[in-house]
This record gives sequence, structure tokens and C-alpha cells, in this order.
Amino acid sequence: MDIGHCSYDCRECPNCKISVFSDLTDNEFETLNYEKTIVQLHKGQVLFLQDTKPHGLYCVKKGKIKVYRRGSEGKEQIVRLATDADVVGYRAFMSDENYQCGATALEETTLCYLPRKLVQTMMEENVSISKKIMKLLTDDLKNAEIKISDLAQKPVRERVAETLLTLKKKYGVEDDGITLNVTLSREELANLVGTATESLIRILSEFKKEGFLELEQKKIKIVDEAHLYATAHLYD
Amino acid sequence: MDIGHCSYDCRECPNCKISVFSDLTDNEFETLNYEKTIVQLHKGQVLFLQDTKPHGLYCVKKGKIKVYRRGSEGKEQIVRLATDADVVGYRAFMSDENYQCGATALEETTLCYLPRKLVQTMMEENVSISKKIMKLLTDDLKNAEIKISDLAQKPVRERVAETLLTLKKKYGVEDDGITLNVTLSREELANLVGTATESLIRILSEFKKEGFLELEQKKIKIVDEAHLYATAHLYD
DNA sequence: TCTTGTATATGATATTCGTCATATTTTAAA
DNA sequence: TTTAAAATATGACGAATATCATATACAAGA
Repeated sequence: MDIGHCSYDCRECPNCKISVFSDLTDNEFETLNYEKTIVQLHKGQVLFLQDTKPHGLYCVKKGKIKVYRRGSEGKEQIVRLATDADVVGYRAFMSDENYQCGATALEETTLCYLPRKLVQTMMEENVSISKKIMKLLTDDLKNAEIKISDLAQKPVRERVAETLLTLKKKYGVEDDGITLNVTLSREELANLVGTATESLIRILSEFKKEGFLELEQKKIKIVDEAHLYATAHLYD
Repeated sequence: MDIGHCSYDCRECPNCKISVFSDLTDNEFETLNYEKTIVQLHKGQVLFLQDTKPHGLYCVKKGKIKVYRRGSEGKEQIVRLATDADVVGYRAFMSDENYQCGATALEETTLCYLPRKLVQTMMEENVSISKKIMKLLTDDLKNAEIKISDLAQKPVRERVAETLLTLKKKYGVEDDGITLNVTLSREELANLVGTATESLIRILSEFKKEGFLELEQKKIKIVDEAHLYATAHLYD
């Protein structure tokens, strides 16, 4: 995990218009530039560990992060995914508790680390930040509640279909228009769906046989989105 | 659902010290008194329905509320429980979306309804309210994330044990020190655990045979909490 | 390139859990 | 009270899914 100081101006960051920090004054941007730290993660590197204490929060500049919770048998359940402009690690930070989830890079990822004091100052001075963080929280809570009822009510096959569609929505597709723009191992995909790796693999094979997907190593191509939607029992 | 205007002073409310509205000025209390509406619900009455539009938020004065999400097959998954001083219906309200969960009274319940405009004004004038609502959100998100990993990883038996302990923590016990101070049908309990009603009943019977519980109609007595903890694989 | 380890895949089997059927108890209504 | 309806309980069964075993493919390092 490489850490460096202030190598670029936050106003240049393509995320500054859409992220939590979109409505800052010039003065606030100066402080941000000075106080923030760049964190560089390679694929598989850990950003923070479950049950450790947060000291600030992370804003994804570019890359992909998985946020997961490890159960008593060591199996990890992915509870959220993050990408450019998303904020990571703010749940625990906000409630001043230990992280209840860990976070790891899914690919080469650059983040900005904002130390506690900076965030607190900014939140006090600029109401828009609190509002945006609240919006993050309500969105995450919404998704979490949907995930709860899905886990309790939908069979694995439906959840796999739904997860693939969620991935497409979250990370988009490559230039060909069908290849999911994210690389997850089968195990990670299973941990996202909430099932055993073998079950996930079997259902991917089914979907392939049924012509919904094409599989090339870790690359997943969604060739029949409509049928996936139907299988997921989703209508949006 | 009985609705009435301002029949008491919020400063008299036993919850005003611990709820979201604990740090109000006298002026703000005056407005609150004037603008709020009392809502009285009998057991089983609906507070709001899934997929409808929120116009304000509710604060539980006294009683118990279940918040649930109905899946495509009509089965409801309880995602949260509320009691005195809890705020209900704020997730959708805050993000200005339709309710994605419904809410129903589990027993005779009195709530205060605060219309949108009032809440907005108060949040702008008094930062402590936003902060407290943010605290609610982070707590709910935390619990939701735990529920997600439990649903994905723990077998039904463990989840039943955990749910019973959660109920004890949330609603406490009667004067005898062991009877859960909440009345849920077996079906509701199953919808909270995320399992079939028959499975829930079977496991309650098991727990009874094993001497963890006593069952008298809907009353559940936890007589061996330590063993329940052990079965739940919880250590807090 | 070869080798070794790891990820993916697939079959066989076991287990958990949900569903259906039915009995029993409780509650509510007549 | 008597009766009907609903909730609870229990057994039998089947479906869904996890686990285990093993094969194959892939990737990383020697």
C-alpha cells in the first residue's frame, strides 16, 4: 500500500463534480489538497481490516473495491462494491466504531485518504457534505435492505441473475457492449451472491447453456439481458 | 388509524431526552408542538405501505412497529423493528423516494407524525438533528450488513437463536426477567429470521426440549441465555 | 518449457430446509 | 357454551443447495 502526499489538485480530479466533495469553496479545496493523502493499492491488497479502528475515510479516485464481512467460519460475504467517486469506510468512521467490514482492491486502485480531523472540519463548515454523506447512507441502506429480502426469499439462481445485472449497472461493460467491466473470481462472485462457489459455477454454466451468457475465463459477457432480468424477477 | 393534533407538549414526552429531537431550543419545541400530529395505531394496523410516497416521518412515542419488505411471492421479510423513541420511515423520506418497506404496529402504538416541511426546517436550523439522523442511518446500516452476512452464512438454527437474543436486547423482558417483552406470531418470527414458519416452529420446539426456552402460547421465555448465545455463535 | 499450485468445472452424495398434509390447540364469533 | 376459523405443531417427503471428490484448465514461477 503506497502512500504519498498531495501529488495533484483535487479540482482536476474527474470525480470532484460527482463525489461527496462537489460543492467545495476554493479555500476548502486548498485544505483538501494539502491534507489528503494518496493511497495506491494493487489488486488483492487490503485497504482496511474488519475489527480495526478507522482514522479517516477513503474516496476512490480510480479503481474497484470490495467491502466484505467475514463470518465465524472465515467465509467472506461481500456487502458492497465501490468504484470511482465512491466513498469507502465511512460507516464505521461516522459512528466512531471499529470497521465491521474489511475492504480490498479488486484491481489497481487509487484512493484519497482524508484524516478524521479534516472531514470533521469540512462537515462543520460545509453542510452539503453532510447531506451528500447522508445520501450515501440512505442509498446503501436501501440496497442492504433489498439484499436482505433477496437473501431470505429468492433462490440462488435468481440471485445470481440479479447479481450479474447489478454488476453491469455498477461497473458497466467494455467496448464490445456486453463484457462486464469487472474481474471477479468465481469465489468472489459466490461471496457476493451469498452461496457456495460450486453452486455459483454450476449456475453460470446453466446460464451459458441457456444462452444468457458467454464465459471466457473470468470475463463474463451478458448476451441476453432480457432473459437474465426475467430469471432475476426484476422489473426495473 | 386515529389522527389528532397536538394534545401534549413534546417536552413532557419521556423520549424527548433520548430521541432525535433531544437538543431543541424552546422555540423549536413550540413549532414541533404546533406542527406535529399524533397517530394512534391498533395492533396490526398499517402505518405506511411499501411503494407509496412518504410525506414526513414518524417518531414512536410508545409501542412497537415492524418494518418489512414484501417479495414477489408476497412473503414479507422483516428488516427492522422499532420501539419508543425510534424514528420510522426516514430512509425513504431522506432520499425522497417511495417507501421500499411497509410498516405495521405490533401492538397498540402511539406515534408523532412530522410533516416534511417541518423536518426540513428543523434540520436546517439545528445541526444536531442531522447528526442524530445520521447516527440512526449508520446504526441501521450496520445492523443490515450484519443481517446480510448472517443470512448468507448462518444456518436457520443459529439465526433463530440470534433473533431471540436480538429481541431481548431490543424489547427487553417482563418483570419475571425471562419473558420476552414482545408478542410476535410464529409467522412474524419466521419472517424476521428469514425462514419458513414451520422451520421456525420446529426449532423453537427443539430449543424448548433442550431447555433453552419455555413457550406459553406467544410468550417466549429465555431460560438459558448462555446456551442460546453459544448456538448463535455470538460473543458479545 | 516444464512443473507445480491454484482456479474452475462437474459428478456424486449428504444435508438442510421448505412444502404439503394433517393433527392439535387456541382464539374469536355466533 | 358451541362452533368455526385461525394459529400452532408435527410428520413425511421432496427440492434446493452445500459438501466432498476428482478432473481439467489455467497461471506463475523455476
